[in-house]
Amino acid sequence: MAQGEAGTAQETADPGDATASRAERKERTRRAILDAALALAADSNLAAISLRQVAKQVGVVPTAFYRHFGSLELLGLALVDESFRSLRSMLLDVWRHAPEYRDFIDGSLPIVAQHVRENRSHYAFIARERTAGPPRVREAINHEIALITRELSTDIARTGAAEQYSPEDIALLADLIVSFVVTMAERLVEDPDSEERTLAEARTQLRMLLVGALNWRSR
Amino acid sequence: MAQGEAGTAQETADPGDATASRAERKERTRRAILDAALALAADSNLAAISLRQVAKQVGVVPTAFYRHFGSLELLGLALVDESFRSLRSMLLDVWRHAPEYRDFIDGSLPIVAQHVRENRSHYAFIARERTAGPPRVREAINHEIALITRELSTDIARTGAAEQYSPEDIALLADLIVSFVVTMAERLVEDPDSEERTLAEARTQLRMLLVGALNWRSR
DNA sequence: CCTTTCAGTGAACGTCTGTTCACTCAATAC
DNA sequence: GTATTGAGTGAACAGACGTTCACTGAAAGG
Repeated sequence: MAQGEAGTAQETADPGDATASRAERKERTRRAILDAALALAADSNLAAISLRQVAKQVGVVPTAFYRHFGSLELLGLALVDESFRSLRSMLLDVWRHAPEYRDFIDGSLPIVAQHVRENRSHYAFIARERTAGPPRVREAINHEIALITRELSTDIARTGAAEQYSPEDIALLADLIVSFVVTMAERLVEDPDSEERTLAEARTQLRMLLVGALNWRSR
Repeated sequence: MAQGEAGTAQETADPGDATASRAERKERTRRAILDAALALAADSNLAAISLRQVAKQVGVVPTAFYRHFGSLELLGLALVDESFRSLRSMLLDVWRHAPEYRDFIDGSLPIVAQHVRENRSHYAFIARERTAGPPRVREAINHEIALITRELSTDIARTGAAEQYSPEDIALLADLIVSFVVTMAERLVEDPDSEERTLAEARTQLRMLLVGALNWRSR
């Protein structure tokens, strides 16, 4: 109330505050636009929100939007990029620490869950737009997921399972695991209150899956 | 061109054609509205289309919509109902014939794939709205999936695995299978041209999963 | 110090939105 | 044969939509 003039439902960029370079102020507005779109899309989805709603939420005039993004779709692609940049750095962390744990499930799942908890709106965005977003956004998300699956494949192969299993089977296993984790993440996003239960169940299910992998073609 | 006056992009209900009871004509328009919404939502999603677009596609005036549905959300719930009514009858068929097959995977997967192929727009609708639809629609879909999972649980238990595995583990296995099939259906919808490949991969993955189940807690 | 750059402004446009209301007129009910 | 019902009509509304354009004024560049 002091200076921000937080309107009816605004979350103003407030790039004022006197001292700030031009680039800083621009970046701050850009962030505000991304956050506003993320918040608005949370109640429906990207294709259902309007440029004007985003501008109003940010606290700028509609035309100002075009200084940052050419369209809502490009904004969506930026959000995909941002989401997966964060996700990938988390996965790097998981895979770097993985060998330390006797059971990599117990080591990895809580980290993933924590990341979902701390980046709920981004995960919700990805979960929605993966199936319902504009075609280019869907493509971008599926491509990112495919990349992650590929990385998991090579990581599984590195654990020494390379001679026992065919590359095709390893790829299928990696896909199975990634698909399952995607489903789990969707559930954590949809019902955050049941995180503990969801996680406990996922742990058991992932173990079932790995028991299958361990007994695969070794009978 | 003879009598239908099929406009620029209409798919007219055409409830004329002279002889037809009042109820029949109403039902025909209702169907046309459902189909129009299904077609329009295919290019984005339910929350992004408008009542007027649907009406124009059907070939009626916007206000006529209200004679059939109170809102687009209620139309969405009707589509969910319709989709799962068809899906459940297919599943009944699968489960009725399942015992005949030595390997129930090879018996069931093609039937599911065929059903997806023949009802692509409904499956696409469910896939999108499950994560991106209006809250009530999401709820309805997740509820239907939960019901199917429950039925699969009791079916697994009936196969005689009831003494070897705990009810909780059976439920988790059923959930794992249903989740996987949902993912597979999403892929069949997204990329129909790769059906054969998707199906072959899913077959192997489902086997991996079942190998896990068979070796579960029996070591 | 003067010039250029450019994030943000504000008016204006034509179009589309959901919803209301009183209406028509053929199929049904009695 | 008359009365009722109700699916579909068409005008009207207030507001939101994307996009254009010429603009302002402070920061950055020279």
